[in-house]
Amino acid sequence: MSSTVVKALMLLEHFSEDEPELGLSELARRSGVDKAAVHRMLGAMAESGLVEQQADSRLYRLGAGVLRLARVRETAFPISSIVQPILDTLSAETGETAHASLISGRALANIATCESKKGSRVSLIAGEVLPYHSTASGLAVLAFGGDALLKRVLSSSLRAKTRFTVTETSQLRARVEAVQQLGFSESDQTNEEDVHGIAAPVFDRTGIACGAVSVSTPSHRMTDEQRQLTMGAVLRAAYTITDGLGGQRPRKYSDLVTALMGDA
Amino acid sequence: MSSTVVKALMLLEHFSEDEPELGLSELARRSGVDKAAVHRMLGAMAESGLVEQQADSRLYRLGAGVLRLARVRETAFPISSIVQPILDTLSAETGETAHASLISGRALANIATCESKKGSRVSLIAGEVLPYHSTASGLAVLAFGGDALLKRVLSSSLRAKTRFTVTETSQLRARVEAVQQLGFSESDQTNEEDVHGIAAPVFDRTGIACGAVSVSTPSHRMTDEQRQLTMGAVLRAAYTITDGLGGQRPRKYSDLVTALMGDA
DNA sequence: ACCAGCGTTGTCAATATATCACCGACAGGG
DNA sequence: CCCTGTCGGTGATATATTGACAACGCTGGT
Repeated sequence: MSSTVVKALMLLEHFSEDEPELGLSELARRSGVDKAAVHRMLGAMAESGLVEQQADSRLYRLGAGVLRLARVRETAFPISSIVQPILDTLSAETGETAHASLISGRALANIATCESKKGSRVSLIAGEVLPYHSTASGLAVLAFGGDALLKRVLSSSLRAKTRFTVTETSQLRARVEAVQQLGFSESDQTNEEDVHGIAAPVFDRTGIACGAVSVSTPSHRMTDEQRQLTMGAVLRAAYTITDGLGGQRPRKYSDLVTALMGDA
Repeated sequence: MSSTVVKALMLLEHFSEDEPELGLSELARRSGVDKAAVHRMLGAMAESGLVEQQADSRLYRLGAGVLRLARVRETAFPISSIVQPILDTLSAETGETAHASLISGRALANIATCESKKGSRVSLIAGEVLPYHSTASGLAVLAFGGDALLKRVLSSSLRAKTRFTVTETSQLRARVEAVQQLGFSESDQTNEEDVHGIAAPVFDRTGIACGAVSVSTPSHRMTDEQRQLTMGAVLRAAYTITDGLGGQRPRKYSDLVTALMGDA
């Protein structure tokens, strides 16, 4: 529950594309951990190369070690390189921003994106963490990720990201059940203002959802026609990725979506 | 010295391209840590997405979190994408395998490679950890990485990787001083049998070496001519990368190598 | 049935940790 | 110039987390 290792690793969550370098006090404030503790944890992670400290500014940032680890993982399990071309196709088909995410601890990790070519588009922060309860991708995974995952998320606290975010356990359960009926998920402005998401689950070889593919559209641009188009494309992309990863769909899911996928 | 965080993160070192999935007992054996402790550490890292456990085989592997972190870092500081094309050129010029590495905690982390096109070539394990004392890249960084780094490494234990590895502190110091005189480093079979390395340091904007570029050649193929060619190409590549990263060479180094670089 | 190995859980003493206050340094304002 | 507010970093101590050992249930092979 409260091991120092998770506390240390939680610090890494605060580094983002927008703020890639953070000071000691800043990190302590955001994480709510004592400065001294943060200092020790950062020191430990620096020893392992997970973070590094700028010699002059004394700011901390993610270290070269994360690049190394990613290379090891990507060489052994080339997910990104499999997913990327499919996302490119998906984005081209729908004209909107597409992204894929995988289960990563207590949330989803965005691991690949393809931004829309349009001037007005949904722009994702690279490496963003996607909560289960407030994103279309999260709902898709929740619906097909097994009872253990669902129970864990339902019993956690659901933070409101916008005024549309579902924060009631019962409501979330209802939404998940709806997704289980439909075979894909849809969410409008529940994670970010003016962003509409449609997502479908990706399965591992045990038939459990391990991630999701999603298309994010500016809410005002989401017509019924676009919705129809996006839904089919997302389902097909998810289908292709599942196969590419050697995953296996549960029968009930296959039966659900084959009708919706359209001809491709 | 022995914080639990570093112990936990040390476990990650055991995952490699060759063995991307490891069991609990296996990890405990290799790290010399108790099974129960390893179990707890892995659990903690799994919560943060750094590792994930296969549902069926119960094996652990690096998780999607490392991909996310690498994306965040690479988006903010696009090192790999800057380095890769230069390595490609370097490999083409020399006909051998080129790679770049950065300081990552107590060792160097290989962050990009370009393998030789030849049938017989030096093949690097992706994401390998390179010791300072037994690799050409390590020597290059040691020579120009500042006194603090040098002192730390000299006072650590130097493990013999081959029968040619320098394990005596005094010998290592002599080799480092030689590199400081030369401006580049050379090592023959000190890290791996039949592998010859020539490396040059890459500098950050404070004028301290933060990494190295290297060309690895099969020892038997390393003639005087090839040596001359490789040396110039490596120095030029390191020069270009330093500039690309916004780094700054110390004057004494610039004076040293401008003569050696050849015309380019 | 047996054995050997696995992942996992429980216990309890020992140790590394969280918390607090403090330090010197730096920057801006009065 | 001092005063105040930061900053990053450093001890001291009570406490919670950890490490070690043993045992558990389980699986697969013999």
